[in-house]
Formats: sequence, structure tokens, C-alpha cells
Amino acid sequence: MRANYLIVLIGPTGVGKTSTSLAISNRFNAPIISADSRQFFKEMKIGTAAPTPNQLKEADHYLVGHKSITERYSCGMFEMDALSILNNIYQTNPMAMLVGGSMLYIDAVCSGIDDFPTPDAELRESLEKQLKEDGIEALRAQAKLLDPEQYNKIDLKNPQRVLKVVEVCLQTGKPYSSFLNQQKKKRPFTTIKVGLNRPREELYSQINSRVDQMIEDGLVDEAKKLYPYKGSNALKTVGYREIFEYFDGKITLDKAIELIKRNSRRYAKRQLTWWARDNEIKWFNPEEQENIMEFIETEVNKKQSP
RNA sequence: GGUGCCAUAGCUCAGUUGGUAGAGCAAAGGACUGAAAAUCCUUGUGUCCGUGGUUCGAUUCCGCGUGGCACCA
Repeated sequence: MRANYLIVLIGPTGVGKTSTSLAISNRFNAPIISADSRQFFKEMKIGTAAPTPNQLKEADHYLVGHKSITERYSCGMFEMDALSILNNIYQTNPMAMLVGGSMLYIDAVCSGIDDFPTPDAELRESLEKQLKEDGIEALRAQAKLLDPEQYNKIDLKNPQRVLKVVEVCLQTGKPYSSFLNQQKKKRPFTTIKVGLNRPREELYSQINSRVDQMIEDGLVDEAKKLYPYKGSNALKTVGYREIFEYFDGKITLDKAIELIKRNSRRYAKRQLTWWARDNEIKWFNPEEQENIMEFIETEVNKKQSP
């Protein structure tokens, strides 16, 4: 049986994944699947630094702008979409690439994620209301009752975590922990993980100037069109939230820009924290393109002839 | 040129009636199973401008120097 490969290209926001991905794609004839939880949405092009039409022409791309912000999308759905696309690609081509910055989504494709029911919108809403009115204490008490095992594991100060446990328990009648299986899923492909990073200072100044570029490219106009949907999950995102605050008169535009920069920097830091524990990743500076190519080639050869 | 004010964390500043110092922001570290560009936790990083003096002891008081700001010429 022929081996299939998935080149996984990751790195913090603004490090330069897109251009590196095009080079790798061309070199190894590997179609690109985006793993960017905000570039999925077709209305959010500028604020997510989505690949331009020209860049999209340079290689085959999947899962970029394939959803609307009015639709609900989750990392479980992404896992299924990505796997089915990969399955198609591997019919004719042993190489594919996963590129993005959404940590959980990438892990879902590489090692799988346990099956949870899709959340019920009404239940979510009522739990959110409860959280707002009665505070996190009330939800905590429910979580403790419904799933004591999970209650002991989660961060009790984090409302999203507590709410999720209660939600799953109420929706299914079974404890949240019963859905956890902790096992890595078997995948019909070998992953080659390439991480991109640069010195922190350099990364930050790149992030800052990319935000300025977004403003120049018309982020404010893009956000204006999306303002009516500002409650949607997709738009709870760096780059849009801050502009919405400006529209609401809460802050000045300059302040909004400053906050977008800061929040992007913090996001980059969170990404790096997540990946720090993944020792399958081989890290490179994006400038060392030839080294990256060599590394991928070696890995392919190594894994082909054990 | 003269007079006055200021000089403390990356930034804006507080403070020590003389016993080597603390806020906000920025930043750093961490967690993470369908909201994940989300959500949450932890942390003060310092030649207190330089130099001489007084003092057991000076970032603090005094002199001088340097830099900045303001006003007067």
C-alpha cells in the first residue's frame, strides 16, 4: 500500500504561513487545506488576512471562505470536512498540506477529537442566560452534581468550561466525562509537522504592521458591513470586536487599532504555548525555506523505507 | 544667558518624614476536547540620571554636572 503524507504547517499569526505554504505546495504538489477557524468565513477576508485571489490561484485550496458567518461551524465539523477532502486527494495524490493557526482544529485532524453531540442552540442560550443572571456559582453546582469526575478536572473559574460540562450532561443525559476516550485516532496518513517562528520582537513588529495594512486595505469598511451580525460567534474575533467597539462609540479608532495589535500579539503567544508541548513539531524560521524543503523530503524518504 | 520645575520598571507616573521601592498600561509564563482569533489562571521585570558632600546608612537632604520642559531676556 502506498503511503500518504500530510504536511502540517503551523505557526503563530503573522509569522508568514501563507507564502511558505504556497512554496511548499508547489514543490511537493500538495493541495492546501486551511486550518484557520476564521478564514473559513467568506465575509471576513481582510481582518483574517485570508489568502488573496492571486494566492488562491497559485495552489489548490480547500476550506477557505467556504462558510458564511451566519452558519455555525465547529472543530468537529471541520475534522470531518478535512478528513473527507483528504480522502479524495489521496485517491490520486500522496501529498497534502494542512496550514493554519487554529491549534485545536489542527489537533482534531492529526490525532482526532472525541465525539460530542452538536450543541443545541436553545439550551446554550438558556445556559448563557443563567450564567449571566445567577453567576458561575450556580453552573458550578450543577456541574458538580451532573458530573463530579469532570468537575474535579476542569478550571472552575472558566465559565466556558463549566458551561460546556453542564450543557453536554443536560443535552445527552450522560456525564460529560463519558464521552472522553483520550485515545489518539488512527489516521490513514503520516503527518510531517513543520512549525514557523521568529524572534519574538520580529514577530510582534510584523503583527503590528500587518494590522496597519489591514486598516489600509479597508478593515473598517469590511467590519461596517458585518456590524449587523456582531453577535455571531465567528465575529467574536480579534480585529472585528475592537472595530465594533469603535462603532459603538466606546473607544476611538486609534485605540481600536492599538487593541487589535495587542490582542493579536497575545493570540500569537497563546498559540506558541499550545504548540510548545507538541514535540513532533520541527521548528524553522520562515526565511530558511530550503531547510524546510529538505526536512520534508528527508521525512518522506525516511518514512517510505523503514 | 537668567529663573523655576522635572529626571524612579519598556511607557505614564506614585512613593520613601533618610533603612535599596509600587500602581496602571505594555510585557512574561501557563492551562485548554464542538465558542478555540474563544475562554481562563499566575507573575513586578529597577545602577531610583551622573558625580561629590552630610550621615552608621542617600533613590530620598545639600552642592555641582548632564538632559528635558516652562517662563523671562
